[in-house]
Amino acid sequence: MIAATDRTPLTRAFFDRPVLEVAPDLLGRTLVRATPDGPIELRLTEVEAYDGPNDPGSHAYRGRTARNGVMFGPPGHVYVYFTYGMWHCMNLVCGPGGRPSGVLLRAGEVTVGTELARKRRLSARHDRELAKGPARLATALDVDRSLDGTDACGPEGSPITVLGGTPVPSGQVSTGPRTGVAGDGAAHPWRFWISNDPTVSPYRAHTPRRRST
DNA sequence: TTTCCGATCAACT
DNA sequence: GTTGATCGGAAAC
Repeated sequence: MIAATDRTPLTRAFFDRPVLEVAPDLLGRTLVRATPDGPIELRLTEVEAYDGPNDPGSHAYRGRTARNGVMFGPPGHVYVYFTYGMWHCMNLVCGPGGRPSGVLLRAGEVTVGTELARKRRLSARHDRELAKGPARLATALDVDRSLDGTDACGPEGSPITVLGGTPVPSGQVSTGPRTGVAGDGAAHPWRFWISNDPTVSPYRAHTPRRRST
């Protein structure tokens, strides 16, 4: 049987928990992006946890900077960063108690506003590739640094909101090493995805870039 | 002030 | 499986 979709925004308390609890609990939730042309909605299918002070892979590991300041603020807000000179990636800040941790949104299934997402993702050959990967997800939803710090706890109609959606039973959640994280940070199985979901991005181990001679 | 390289994607072979 | 694109944060000098 299929559980009903909950359209109540997730509360601040939802995010004010250890990131390893929040991350798998975000799978199956509904992310709503209000654009000037209309809403785009996404069912979250893949996420990664980043646990600030303990985690060499986290942007917050070396302390607060102008870029990562939002991670040190209240939970339930959006942290957006720019990477590889051309892409944006989107995180949801978690708690508890101001601990600078966050969940990277890696992939999702576009359920509403598919046409709007396609316009921003012209190279996608299938709809399941619209948000298959963190930078693709941000591109499809028209997310950039101007949304850094946005409150994602509603009300609906705000630029970004996360609704209750349809939580995924733990039996349908897979875990594994994080993608593209170097060194000790790769050891933890802090990547979570919905088992056998076609919108989950392929795993790639971290590959050091070769120096030009 | 300079250098290095990244929580990536897409287009190649 | 490999490589180029292209910018900015932060460590190294």
